Amino acid sequence: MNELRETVALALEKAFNGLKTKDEIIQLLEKPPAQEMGDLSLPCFSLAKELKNSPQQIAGDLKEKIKSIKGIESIECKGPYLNFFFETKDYAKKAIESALKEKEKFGLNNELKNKKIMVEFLSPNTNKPLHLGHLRNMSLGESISRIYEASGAKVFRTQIINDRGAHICKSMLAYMNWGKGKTPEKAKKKSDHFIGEFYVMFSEKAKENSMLEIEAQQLLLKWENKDPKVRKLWKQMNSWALKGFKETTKRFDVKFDKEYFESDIYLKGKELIQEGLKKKIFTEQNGAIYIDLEKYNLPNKVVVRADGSSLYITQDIFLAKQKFEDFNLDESIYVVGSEQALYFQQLIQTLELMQYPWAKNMYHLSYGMVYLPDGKMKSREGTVVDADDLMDEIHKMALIEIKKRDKKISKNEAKKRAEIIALSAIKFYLLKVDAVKDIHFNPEESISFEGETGPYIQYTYARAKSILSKAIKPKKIDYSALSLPKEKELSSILNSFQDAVADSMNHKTPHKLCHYLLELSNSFNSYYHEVSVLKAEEKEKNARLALTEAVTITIHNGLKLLGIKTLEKM
RNA sequence: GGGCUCAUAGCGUAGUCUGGACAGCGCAACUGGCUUCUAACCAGUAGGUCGAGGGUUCGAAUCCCUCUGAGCCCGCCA
Repeated sequence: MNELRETVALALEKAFNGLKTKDEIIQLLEKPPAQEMGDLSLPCFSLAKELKNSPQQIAGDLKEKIKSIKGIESIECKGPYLNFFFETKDYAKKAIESALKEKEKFGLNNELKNKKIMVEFLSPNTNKPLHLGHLRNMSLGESISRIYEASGAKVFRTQIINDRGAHICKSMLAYMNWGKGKTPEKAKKKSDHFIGEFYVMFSEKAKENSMLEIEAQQLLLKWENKDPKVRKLWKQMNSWALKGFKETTKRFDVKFDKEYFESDIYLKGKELIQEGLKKKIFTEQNGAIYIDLEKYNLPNKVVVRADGSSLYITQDIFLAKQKFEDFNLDESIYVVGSEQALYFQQLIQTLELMQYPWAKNMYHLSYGMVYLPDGKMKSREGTVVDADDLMDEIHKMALIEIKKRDKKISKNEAKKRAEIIALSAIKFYLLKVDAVKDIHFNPEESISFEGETGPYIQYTYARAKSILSKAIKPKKIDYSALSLPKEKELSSILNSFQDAVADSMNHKTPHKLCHYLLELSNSFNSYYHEVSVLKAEEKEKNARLALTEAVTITIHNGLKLLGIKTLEKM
């Protein structure tokens, strides 16, 4: 692709008689919007002024001057555009050979070679189970991690467990009052759901009894004073919550390299702020310490309370530094919802004023809210789409579809497939939209298996695999047997896979990769209907088998970067 | 009051950074295609003042300005 771009540019440089250099021409060349317009195009508008001629005329003159270019099948003028058509043979050869040779490495790049990057995501509170918003967060965090790895980076996945504070004490208090010593095992509940019920219970009872809020504050004090009884219960309840989270993240195929606990670090950071106070980075006012951010058009931020106690940002300052020191990072990414955008601006600006050189390498990967038909999800009111319930629900839907298609399938196999399909549907649904956009989730309509979905892409893969399983792998491939427009289109899409991966990495958004995979799948499915691979003449059959295999490799690699698994059969 | 973000067919969206050829795609509607490599598919019809107005440009969904609407945030909460 790039070689052809060069040869075309070189030929044009000649035709221009040195008026434009090769590099200037490369900048001008672009990919036409549609297949029938060719593979590369030179728009002649910008040349009109210098050459004092109409763009149409310039395109026509250039066409006359260029006889033939190696690897270019034909050159056409279409109005002000000069269009180049590549020879399918070489084009297809390049795409297919790279894919078959590089296999699971096809599409990867080295842009971030030797870079160490941390991605912080999920970061739950231990007083309630995970919900749909967490699933969006995890899908994004995991996918971005994989895309960075595909660009050669060493990625450290991390999360900060928010395991202390007033909200945690609320579920503890509810358990002390009404838990009757029950355990998740006895109640036959998933352990984090068990905890969540007490959090909801607290909110309900607190509406009628305002004393409960005060009691919760008192409980927090006891916790801070390390009251053994309180600490024991806290440990017990947190272990239940964490056990439940682990089950959910495992099911979602997410693992962390490092977990930071708020309870371990919430007192840290004060020394750093004291140092900063001496250097006059911070200011004291009425006992509290704050940072002046007015110059940066941001509200000022208190970093230590008047009573000397820490705030969330106190420990975040510490943790940001800790991360860079623990892992010698080149970049630190925080996958956190858009409602915290201002907070992160303040945090990063503060660290820059503290003169940490790495502060500029922090990035808040912000994503939009997830809404339900009746508004924002609120854990304390129980109006959420629970992560586990949603997975179960979609799993059941997938199971029904599988049994429709395969009546003899074993229970175990059906279950395995349903799980992979369900997760694919959920993840793709959450990833295919640009991260900045809010999602309005409608349980009845949102997640489907048809159209622009994960299962659609998995299905394309399974069909292609099914063809491959019915044929012997060809030894020699004659690429000139690939001459159909669809074959050229598919080759072109395969050739741009690496760009799609790099694009998703550079923009920190997997949705571009989702749309790439939809385009590839659509093209292959259309090809599938147009021609038969297995019934073709030997020469065509072999070439088409190779093309089909290249498609499977690309889909497999692409889905993997989204955290989605492929299936040989569907 | 201020800041950030978003606005593209009935609904959901891509394209906006980096201006370019009739604004793509999915769902829903309608039509056609399974004794033919898996119909979770494919092909087609219909559906668009790209929120409004101005500007820059040979050319604007894309860049600039103004306005409107929606969401989020502006705490010594997290």
